[in-house]
Amino acid sequence: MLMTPNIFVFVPLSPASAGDMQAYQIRSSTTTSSLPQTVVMTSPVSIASQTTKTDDPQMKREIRLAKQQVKAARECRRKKKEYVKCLENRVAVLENQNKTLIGQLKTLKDLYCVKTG
DNA sequence: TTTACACACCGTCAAATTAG
DNA sequence: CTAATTTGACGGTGTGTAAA
Repeated sequence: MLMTPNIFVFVPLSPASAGDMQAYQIRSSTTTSSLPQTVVMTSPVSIASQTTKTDDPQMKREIRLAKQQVKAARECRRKKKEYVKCLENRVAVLENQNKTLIGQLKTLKDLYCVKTG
């Protein structure tokens, strides 16, 4: 468990609020509106399997949970990728800022040397 | 062309966390 | 409390690439 805590929900803020990079606000995961998945694999292969699918509530539940799990894993990976991309962008921005600041420092140092030397 | 390797992506499981 | 959700870990698969 060396990754980020499980609380990140990236809420895109107004663009370019931190340089040219997309800023995100990290929030604790509030209720993600779970739209009910109405997709049911109705294969016309056999009536028997279809009736068991629709009639057995336990079966129904297991199928629903399995589908939700697959969907959740996909979403989790997508969020993680976005998070990593966000971090990489931030690294790039900070590296540029650092470069700029080092350049400014050098300029000021040179100016100081000219005046005093 | 074949082999070996790295990499990305996926589904699944299990544990932790959150919601009701 | 239970049910649902989130996420790390794992193993499997497909793809691109360099070396033999």
